[in-house]
Amino acid sequence: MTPPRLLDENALQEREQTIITVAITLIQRLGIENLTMDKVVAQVPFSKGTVYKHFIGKEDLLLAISNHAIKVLSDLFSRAYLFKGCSRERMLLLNFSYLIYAILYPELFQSVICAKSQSVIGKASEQRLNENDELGVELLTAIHGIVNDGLADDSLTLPEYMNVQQLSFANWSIAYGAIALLSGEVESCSGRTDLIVERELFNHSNLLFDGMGWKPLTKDKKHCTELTIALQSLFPQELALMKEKGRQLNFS
Amino acid sequence: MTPPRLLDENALQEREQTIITVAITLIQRLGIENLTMDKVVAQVPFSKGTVYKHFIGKEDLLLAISNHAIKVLSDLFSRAYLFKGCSRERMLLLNFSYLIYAILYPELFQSVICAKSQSVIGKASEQRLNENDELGVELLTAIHGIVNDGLADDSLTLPEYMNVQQLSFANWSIAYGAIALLSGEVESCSGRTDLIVERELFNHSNLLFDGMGWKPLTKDKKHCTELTIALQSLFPQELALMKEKGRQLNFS
DNA sequence: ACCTGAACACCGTTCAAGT
DNA sequence: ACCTGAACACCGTTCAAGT
Repeated sequence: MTPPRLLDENALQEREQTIITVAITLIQRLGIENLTMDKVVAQVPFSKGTVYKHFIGKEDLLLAISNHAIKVLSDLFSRAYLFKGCSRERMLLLNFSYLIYAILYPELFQSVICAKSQSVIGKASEQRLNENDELGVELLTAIHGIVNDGLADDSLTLPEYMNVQQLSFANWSIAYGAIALLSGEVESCSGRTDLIVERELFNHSNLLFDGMGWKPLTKDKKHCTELTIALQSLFPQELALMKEKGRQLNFS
Repeated sequence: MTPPRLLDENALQEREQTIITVAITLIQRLGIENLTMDKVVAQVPFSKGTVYKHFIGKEDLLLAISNHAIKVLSDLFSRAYLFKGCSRERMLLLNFSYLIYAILYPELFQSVICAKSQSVIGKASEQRLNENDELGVELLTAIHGIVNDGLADDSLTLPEYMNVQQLSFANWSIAYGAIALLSGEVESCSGRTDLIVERELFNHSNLLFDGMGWKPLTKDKKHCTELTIALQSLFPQELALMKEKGRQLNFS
């Protein structure tokens, strides 16, 4: 029934993965704005025409990288979701899994943001866009799930005029704000800032949760040492990798 | 003492402004990623070489646009700062002035974000970077000032482990998160989202302020109609412009 | 059927030649 | 002193020619 295929599906997928991996490495080394189809082709054991058989253009490749990035983040999110603890702590862990991802893979974090721009979406293939939608939903369900657990055990109550989706988005949004504004920061270039991303993410999360009345409130319980221990148990490899890069999460 | 100048300073400044204005119009029409020095030169009554006398490169032009954008935002911020009202309401107004700016001038909002990237900063002129720093400080002092007013009249108390700078940043960060994630949204393309940026900005702000214990708390006072009236008095022209574009702020 | 890379249009930047 | 625009290196994309 299927049309004749002279090239097997597996080899094709492998080739595609090679291109994506090479492109990510180039972004790491040169920055996303210096990613070039020429450079990708030069690093890959096949020709320009072949690369363009996999990706209809540069933007399509970018969205493929973004999709790969979301899968990586999704794995971290699901670990936070599955953690045995109270719902508020799990949401805090989820926010920190987002931070770990942004610090460990800045090129992936940036690719996802970049791929959200109209100019990328407008030039990517239908199929890649669909995959992007599905992966986005996957991310949100982890957040959604934790909120629902909080509602179920009464540690959290819906504020007036807000539904589960809005509450979930509020969490995503404040984490995104702090991480996007601070995680790329280079050592306070002009002495300009004493803001440390992990500390501010911790503060913003707790202020928001307190504002929601998500128990236990900060005044009733310090979540700080608990967080350090939980992070170590959930993300041992990731934290070790960060240590190698000379970057440790520091709450003080 | 000053070196001889055959071209007067005024004419030079005017020429520079012309280039910036043309570039902004091009970004509006074509998107920032399609801005081209060739296109700018084509729309301007002088040659490529002359444009490059004003801007050492494309990135320098981009930072000049970003600086212009910050000045526009700064004006809106200072109006919110000067509003006669309680500190919490003024901060809410400041957040909404940020939203109005992002909706009314999406190309400026995007330019500022874009100009924060390492690749732009790395290629801009020293002078333009200094101006950027100064303008950034100007923005933060408005926020800072409102927080200080809140502390002064005891409607706000510093949370443990947070200083004024951190509290100010928390506000900036949550506003940025909501606006960056939602303000560019096109009419929920796949029925995917019921999130309306003005409503969520309102919610997130109130949750954060409540978490800080910034009085009057939401439970003691609805800030919604008050906000609509204050916005109308502070930003009449801007709201009229939005209406022309068919975009009205809608809390419901 | 599949792959290749020369060729084309367009981009950012420079600088010798003009006035 | 100031301006111009041809020229260069590099980019994304295509497609005739090969196997």
